[in-house]
Parts: sequence; structure tokens; C-alpha cells
Amino acid sequence: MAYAQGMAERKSDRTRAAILAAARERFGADGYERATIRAIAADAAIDPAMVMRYYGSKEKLFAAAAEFDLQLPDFSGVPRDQLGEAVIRHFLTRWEGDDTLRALLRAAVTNESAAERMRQLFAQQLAPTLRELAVDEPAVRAGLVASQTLGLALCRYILDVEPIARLSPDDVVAWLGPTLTRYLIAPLPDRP
Amino acid sequence: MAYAQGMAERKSDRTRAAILAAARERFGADGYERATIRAIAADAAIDPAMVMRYYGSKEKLFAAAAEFDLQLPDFSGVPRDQLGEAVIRHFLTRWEGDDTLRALLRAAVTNESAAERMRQLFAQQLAPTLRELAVDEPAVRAGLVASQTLGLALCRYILDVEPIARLSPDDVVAWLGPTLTRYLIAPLPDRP
DNA sequence: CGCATTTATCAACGCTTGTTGACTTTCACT
DNA sequence: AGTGAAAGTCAACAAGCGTTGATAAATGCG
Repeated sequence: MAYAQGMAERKSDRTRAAILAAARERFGADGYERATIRAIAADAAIDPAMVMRYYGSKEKLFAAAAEFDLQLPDFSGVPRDQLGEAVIRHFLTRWEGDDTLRALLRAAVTNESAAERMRQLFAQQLAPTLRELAVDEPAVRAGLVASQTLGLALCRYILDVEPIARLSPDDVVAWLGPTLTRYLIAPLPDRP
Repeated sequence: MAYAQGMAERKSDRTRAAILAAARERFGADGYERATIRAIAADAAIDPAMVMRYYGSKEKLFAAAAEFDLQLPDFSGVPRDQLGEAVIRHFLTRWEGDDTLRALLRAAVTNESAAERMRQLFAQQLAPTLRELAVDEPAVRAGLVASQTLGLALCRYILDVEPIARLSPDDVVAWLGPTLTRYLIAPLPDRP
């Protein structure tokens, strides 16, 4: 308690941050089970025991490392027939900006708590945005957007499927934009 | 060498098959690293050592369990504007028929050899079919189909995203069909 | 039966994992 | 300088893993 209120910056904060950065990288590259505490600690150049000291357990470390906000902007000013383009463009920058989403996606496939977090990302951040756009069946539409969006991420950032991984962002927007626009605002398809 | 040529049916064949079935289930439910040889052996009600005897190693067991054929039919008789519907309908039955694809997808996210196998599935089975349809850029189109198709599978069978997981097959076809049709035969989008 | 091959069992190995507790160093403040 | 808390180190643990080799039971054939 030797610090005045407001001026945080303990020595340990740098360590905590280093751990978190290394954790995101490892979880993103290796997935939950193959990313070991020892490897994360080595990357951060500290002792494995420090990871436990600061984050309690591997599960809690992952929970901290996978904290993510889609940061969806306000789409109300976007022409409705360009909504999909705007959405996919935003997602692309969000995916390429940091390792968190990759870590979350890789882990979600084999770890139930990560899967739950991924579901909530779309249910609590995307679906409400759709509700503002006053479309019907916002949950279905959010799910469809999730399916195409996560599928692209899977092929592009995880599986490295050619030539999807080498497509320019503009190409991705041109191909997926119309798809997402349809999922977002098209009337429900009629079925026989 | 006590068996006549052609009539296989050794006693061990049933064991091999039981191991393979249990392996597919476990790999599909848990992913590569969390599916343990011991658990697979327990499911098949045999000794873990038998798994090694018959399949050599965990990696080889997985290779055998993830052997998969998309069994794509001949699409040349399908009207071009309904190609996507036909493709997604075929994929749905293929996904729901057995555990192999789920095992492959779950493993592909953290296991490089599984990822390679997944890539080849689309590169060597779907892309050639597209080449027969005489579209331009068949590799890009195959990749786009992979992204939407795997994304749906991810949300529906792995992550259990609501309400995607509860959609009827007909609803899935109605939503994804037009998307895939566009990916398959639409002219390349022009970009600014 | 007696024998050889196939099939199955068992216990153990070496290794890695997450996690813990005792210990030492660092460091700000009186 | 001295003191007490914070930060970091170290060695070890219990458990689980893939894998192995010696050994026992089952099976088909002369």
C-alpha cells in the first residue's frame, strides 16, 4: 500500500501484461490444450509459478486472455444494401488486429467454456445490434452471419485454406458482403 | 495363413472395427488431444495395448479414423441456378451421416496433419467437380464454398450456436443455397 | 491331444502436465 | 541502515499421457 490512489504502475503490471500477451499468442497458435503454462511462461521470460500467482489457474488465464469485445460501430447510417460489406469489413480489421479472436476460436472447438464465450459474443453483441435495425428473426440472422464469418476465419486464419488465406481484404468484402447483406435484411426465404 | 484367399473375417477384424468406431466418436466429441487412447479403448471395451497393436500410434489411429470421402454426386444434370441448394443438401446428409467429418473438423483446428487432410478434401474433391462445371477461378469458388460450409458445421455441430443448431435441414438449404449458388457460378465481383 | 499362431492382458516405463509451498531476492519507505 | 511487503526462483508433487515388452489365454490345424 505504498502507492497513491490512481497511480497504479506496480512492477508486477508489466509481468502480468507480458503473461497475457504470451498467453494470447500461444492459445491462438496452439489451442487450449496444447498451449502449456510452461511454454507461455517461457515466452514471457518468467517462471511458470508466476503465471499461477497472478492468474490462479490455466482456465482463469485463458478467461483473461480471451476477453474480447467486437466493438461493433453504429450501423444506422449505412445504406441497407451495403450493410454486409460494412460488417465484414469491420470483422476483418477486428480479426487481424489482435490474436484474441484466433485464440478464442481455436480454443472454442475443444473447450466448452471457450465455446460458451464465443456463443455469447454473437448473441450479446451482434444480435442486439440487429434488433436496432428492426429486422425480423434477429437471432437467426445473427447466427447466419456467425456461420459465414467464423467459417471465413476458420479457413483464412486457422486452416490456411488456399486461396482464401491469400485473398485481399477487398476481395473478401466483395465476395462475402452481398451474402451478409442478404442474411441481415432479406425477407425470410419461403420454403415448399 | 490359415485362411483362404478372399475370405477375410479374422476374429480381430471386429476388434479393429470397434476401435475405429470408438475413435471416431471420441475424436469427434473431444478433439485430437483430449481424446485419449485409454478412453477410446475403454469405449471399445478392450485393452489400450490393442489399439497400439492394430494401429501403431495415436497419430496413425487418427489417420485411419479420419479417412473420408465427400462422395460428391454428378451435378451436371442440376439446373445452374439450383447448384448451391444441391451442394448444401448433399453436405448436410454427409455431415449428419457419420462422425468422421466432425472428428476431422475438431482435430483440424489444433492438429496440422488433420488440417492438411481437411484442405485436401476441398482441393481434391470439390475443386475438380467445379472444374467440370467450367467456371472460372474454381479454386477460389471451392474455398468460398468451404468457408460457408465449414462455418455452418462449426456453428451447428461443434459450437452449438442457437438457433443455427436447431434449424431444419430445409431452412438451412433455403438460407445457404443461394449463397453457394452465387459462390459457384456468379461472375467475379468487380471491385473499385 | 499337442503345437504354433493369433489375440488379449497386465504392469510398468519415461515423459509432460498443472499446480504447490518453501525459499530468496528486490525494493520502497521510515 | 533496517524492515516488511512485494516479486521472483526453485524443486518437487500427483496425475495423466502414449507407448512397450513380457506373459497369459484362446484358437485353428496336424
